[in-house]
Amino acid sequence: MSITYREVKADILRQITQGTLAPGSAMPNEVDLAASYGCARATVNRAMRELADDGIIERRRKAGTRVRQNPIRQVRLNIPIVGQEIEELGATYRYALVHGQAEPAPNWLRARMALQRDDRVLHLTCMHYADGAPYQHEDRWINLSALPEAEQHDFSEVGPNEWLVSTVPFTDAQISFHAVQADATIADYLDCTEGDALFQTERTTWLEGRTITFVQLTYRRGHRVTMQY
Amino acid sequence: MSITYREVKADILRQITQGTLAPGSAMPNEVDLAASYGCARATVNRAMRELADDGIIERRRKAGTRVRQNPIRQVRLNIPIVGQEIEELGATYRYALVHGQAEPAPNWLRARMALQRDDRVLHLTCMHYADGAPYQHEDRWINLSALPEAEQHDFSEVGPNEWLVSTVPFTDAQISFHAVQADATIADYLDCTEGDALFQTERTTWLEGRTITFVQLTYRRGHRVTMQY
DNA sequence: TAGTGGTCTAGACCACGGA
DNA sequence: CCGTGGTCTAGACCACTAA
Repeated sequence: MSITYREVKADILRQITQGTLAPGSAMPNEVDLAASYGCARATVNRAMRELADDGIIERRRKAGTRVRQNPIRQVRLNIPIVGQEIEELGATYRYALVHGQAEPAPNWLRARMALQRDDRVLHLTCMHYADGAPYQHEDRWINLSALPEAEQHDFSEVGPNEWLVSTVPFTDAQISFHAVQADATIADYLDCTEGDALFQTERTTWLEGRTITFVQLTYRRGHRVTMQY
Repeated sequence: MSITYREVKADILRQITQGTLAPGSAMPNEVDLAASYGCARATVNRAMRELADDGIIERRRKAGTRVRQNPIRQVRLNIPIVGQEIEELGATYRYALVHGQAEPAPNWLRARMALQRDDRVLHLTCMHYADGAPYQHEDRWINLSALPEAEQHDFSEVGPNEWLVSTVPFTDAQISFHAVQADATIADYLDCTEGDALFQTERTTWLEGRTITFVQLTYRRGHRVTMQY
């Protein structure tokens, strides 16, 4: 065995970072590269395919492969379960159910979750603590038409997120991040001052086209989401 | 050709979502799967490898393959160039350099960028507008020891981000998201009220171990970052 | 229409790591 | 030890698309 796909990939990447292969320039085709590296085309193909997945190069049939002008900058962001997130900080996790009630969906939520007129939802409010201090406020709505068993479930010990993850094994989701000002209620829950800037995540989750749940997660003051690439 | 790796992947995914393959359960090995699908092992391998990359299954040599207990939830987040981001909204982009000056690095920045005591930095303040309205405030520091040519460059027409992307082709970076309260200066730039909650991104960028640049991007009120998975 | 990447195959050897 | 996934090979056919 002469050379691995990892070595080919690393070598090409080196040429790009060192400027030997300039942004926008065309690269040799796979057959030629395989010949020059002395390996099979499949090996070159895998290296190139991964570089394309990473957004470094751009491939089109017939047109060939080019170094991207502006490498696509993308990050893999892990969406942690809050309990695990807190324990990874080395803190003790505590969960509390503040409020839970089945009710008709309010109008703004019907629009947001694309619900029918008479759909009912389970509204849960929870708090998550790290070493006894407020960490995250969770405001969640579960579509009872899609997930009727939620109404019978007891959320006083295990949070709805954990329960949903183990009950609905795989889903699509839309996530958004933004900043909100703490109102009096949230400030009280998160032990901060009314008007403080807080980081908030919203997530809507679908299973095969049906909206399962919508959640607003508001974090304690100063929370950061961090990524590398 | 009997079956594609995409079909194998889709079929396995279907079995997981429908509960035929329960979380934590072991899967057949590649040879057996290939036999049952009537395809080559390489085809099954590619399907399984992608599922593993997606965080759906877990593979270990000798131990075999299992369905993950809690599928890793991860998103690919695109980091757009602000001009492109604004034009994708269908708005007209305008850039303005507010301030630019080379100066000794202040202490907090030296710590943040891991600079030497006498390193100098180029401090740039810029504004990005969408249809004439403030969109993003950019506060950037460039390490002149690592990138001396920045000092001679004219940033009055092209923003530092665009220039950096085309000048320093590939880098490592750390990104963080959080919420800040607008101070008087930022409120003025972004045409909002002092105390408003604003979404802020911080990014530090390295090239082969050397810190290149640190930037704080503060967005207009109500900005959201959205992702799917 | 022809060149390029996309994919499958059958077979092989190897590295890892549980038993 | 030895079963499992990881990878490479040489060859083949195909799908897409720029010219």
